[in-house]
Amino acid sequence: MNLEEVARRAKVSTATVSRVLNNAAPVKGTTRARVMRAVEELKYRPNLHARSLAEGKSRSIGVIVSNIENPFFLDIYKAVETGAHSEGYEVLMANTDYRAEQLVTSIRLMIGRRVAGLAAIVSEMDPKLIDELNGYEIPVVFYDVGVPRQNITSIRVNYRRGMEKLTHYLYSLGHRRMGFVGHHATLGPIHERANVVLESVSRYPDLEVQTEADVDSLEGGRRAARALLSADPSLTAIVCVNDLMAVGAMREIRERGLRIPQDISVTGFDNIKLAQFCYPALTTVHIPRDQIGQNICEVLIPNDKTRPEHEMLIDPELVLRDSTGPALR
Amino acid sequence: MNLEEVARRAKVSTATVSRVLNNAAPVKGTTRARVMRAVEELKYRPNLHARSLAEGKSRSIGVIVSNIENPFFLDIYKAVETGAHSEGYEVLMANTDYRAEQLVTSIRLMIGRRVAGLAAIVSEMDPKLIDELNGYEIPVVFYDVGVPRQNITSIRVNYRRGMEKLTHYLYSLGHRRMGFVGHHATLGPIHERANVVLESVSRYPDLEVQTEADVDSLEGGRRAARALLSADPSLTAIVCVNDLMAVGAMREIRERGLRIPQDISVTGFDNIKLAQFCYPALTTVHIPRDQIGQNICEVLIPNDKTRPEHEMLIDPELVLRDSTGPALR
DNA sequence: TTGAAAGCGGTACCAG
DNA sequence: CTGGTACCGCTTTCAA
Repeated sequence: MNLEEVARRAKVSTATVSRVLNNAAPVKGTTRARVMRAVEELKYRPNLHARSLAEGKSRSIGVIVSNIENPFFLDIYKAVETGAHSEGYEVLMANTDYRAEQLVTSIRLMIGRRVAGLAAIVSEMDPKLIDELNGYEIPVVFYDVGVPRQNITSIRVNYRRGMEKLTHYLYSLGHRRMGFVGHHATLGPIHERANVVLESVSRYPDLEVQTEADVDSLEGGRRAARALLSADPSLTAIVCVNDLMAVGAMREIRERGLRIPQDISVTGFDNIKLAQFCYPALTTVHIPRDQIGQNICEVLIPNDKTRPEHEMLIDPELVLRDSTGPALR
Repeated sequence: MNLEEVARRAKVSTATVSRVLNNAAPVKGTTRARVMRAVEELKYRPNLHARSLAEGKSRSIGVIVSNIENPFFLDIYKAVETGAHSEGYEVLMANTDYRAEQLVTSIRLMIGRRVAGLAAIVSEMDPKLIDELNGYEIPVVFYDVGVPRQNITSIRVNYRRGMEKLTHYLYSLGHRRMGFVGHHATLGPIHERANVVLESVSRYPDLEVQTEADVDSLEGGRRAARALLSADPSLTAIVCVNDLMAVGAMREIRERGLRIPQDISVTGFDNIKLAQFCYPALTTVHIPRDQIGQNICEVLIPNDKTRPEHEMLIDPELVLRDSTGPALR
């Protein structure tokens, strides 16, 4: 079933059917009705590939994330979807699981689908990535990585500031032996979140920091905490790179019979919903995923009303809850 | 940049370029190399829409879920993705947020994209839905809803059995005043999960059950538990339609100063990862998302090796953890 | 207001 | 092994 069959049945040309379906031009009421009826009867569904091909573009944008199982990424995706739908766009999602190779593959897939715009919410900074994106004409948004260019917008969170707020807060509570739980993508020497924690060691001479990394998941957080506590049971605080891993870490801590925050404090990062629902509720840093998603849509979807920034920096806020307290040991 | 430009640059025909790119036919080594170089230099990326159009199909399958924020659905999606990728397929995801209207829209979108197969992991059973799917030629899998037909496979979980195990277990622990937390899609009189709980009232004459429903989320679970406990503070057990809502319910219970399971027992359903990481760890019923995802792939992706069933029924297992205990009040 | 026809960017068949 | 070319299904001038 294609346009032609519908046209034949409605006794009009394919051009007219197309016009009706896209109400792109004035069509007489009676013919329009005939066409609609034919469409109904035939259960005709336009071939979107053909449409995109003819139009030279697809009314969809691509979103690539590092780990869709982490609610942080999912929230951004959902926010983008909301914005996109309200503009009549669809969103195509791809997940890299932090693999640089998969990121390249995903970018090619999106380009191959001729998305109108592309958002890469990923940590896997890779030279290949730059090469790959360089020279495509579509608008691109990078989150937290890369530098702005002509067609590339960069949205960044000031992780440094966020982490500083956290470590400073813990230090002021008397914590002197801390652990840092990261995931593999935060191992790189350029990663802000891990860095800040490590650098604070030099700022506070009496502070000691251990580091451990595992995969970005509940289990990963748990294993990392286990490694940390096995190596040094005297830790009084564990700083986690994100909320998801923090929840995993808390599980391990409870398992060891330690109380949070009396025996040990835990912090997350992102302020996902789960941070309010876990026990104890997690002290964290808020990253406004809704706003980020909205910004992405403004940049990627052509819109006369808004003139998007070329770069934006978010200063995240500390959220104090029940997982942190004074160092008592 | 299209095939023709590449062809011109490599001084061959578009047919040859196509052959090289799909290594679909023998091509001399030197010409192949020339083509590859041209592709590189031009950074040529094939237009997937054109390809799908020419081939008459797309190497991708569609997955529609009710609520991607619920890890249950996400897990199935991920499992499908894994299976699909290993067969060289992409997967397109759509989320309905339990809206029947959105489901119809999503189905049309998938059909419009000419997916090779479609999986609907949704609870929104609707007459429109049947009409919509009836007559498309592609293979379709329904989860938990609808009846098998020629091209429609049905995967079902025996919720009844699962819920019976749960209520029986709670009853045997002495619970006589229970609450049921559902989400809006489980309100319908045909829904197995809610039904079993309600029906058990008649099987156990001394059992009382209250029902409450809210949206399928952590907050929804919390609000529903709040309503339940406000109406009847003497409840000794709260049975939740799924783990996500159970975690929300537990939050509310803690907030009221009640202990789990000493003061009140809580059960979930699905056995998502979070059920092991929340506090206390959740007693639940395991639904094998990996297996379901794998089955979906077997049904939707043409494969000579496996001959998929037309219908499958899963008998889910009880998972005892720390959120349930004897009724002490 | 409508129809005819030229693409859009590939694939695949048919010759050579 | 390679080139020419007829589609695939839809949009969009250009004419009528």
